[in-house]
Amino acid sequence: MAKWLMKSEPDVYSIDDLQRDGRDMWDSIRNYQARNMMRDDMRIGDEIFFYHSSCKEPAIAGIAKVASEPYPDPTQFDTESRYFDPKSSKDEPRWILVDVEFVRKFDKPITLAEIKAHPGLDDMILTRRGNRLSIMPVSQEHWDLILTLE
DNA sequence: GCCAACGTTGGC
DNA sequence: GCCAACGTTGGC
Repeated sequence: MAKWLMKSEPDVYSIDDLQRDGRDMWDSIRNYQARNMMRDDMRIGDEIFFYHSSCKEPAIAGIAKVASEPYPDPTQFDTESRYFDPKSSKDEPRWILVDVEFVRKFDKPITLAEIKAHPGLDDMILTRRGNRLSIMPVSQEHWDLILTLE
């Protein structure tokens, strides 16, 4: 089963929010690469590192899992939403998402600094210079290594 | 708040 | 199809 990493700004939606809600739509993704992964590559049950970005201490905060088949992101049709996309239609929706489900929160987040400091993890997409993908695959090797840092 | 890196848009 | 301009991401 594939492993993933998904970024979220904790001010907007944190691991605690996901724990409270149990599950949530991973909406508002407006990047084609990220969309393609949700649409084409994710399978129900795939595990996800829930990463907190754009905050004081960027870190992997816990684990979630893919909880639905891909389906159209409703925010693209909502004229009130800042994610409304006038070029999308219900017949040919442009933006696709999956639901994610809470699995667990780490007692201590695994920080970006720790990940960067680990020699076995310096080829992760996450630490690659200039990387801005909000959803990315994680190899099984990297997944296992990161869990040893917990 | 700064800025590097990258994606997207649109004129030509 | 090129490329400049612009917008966004996200660490610092």
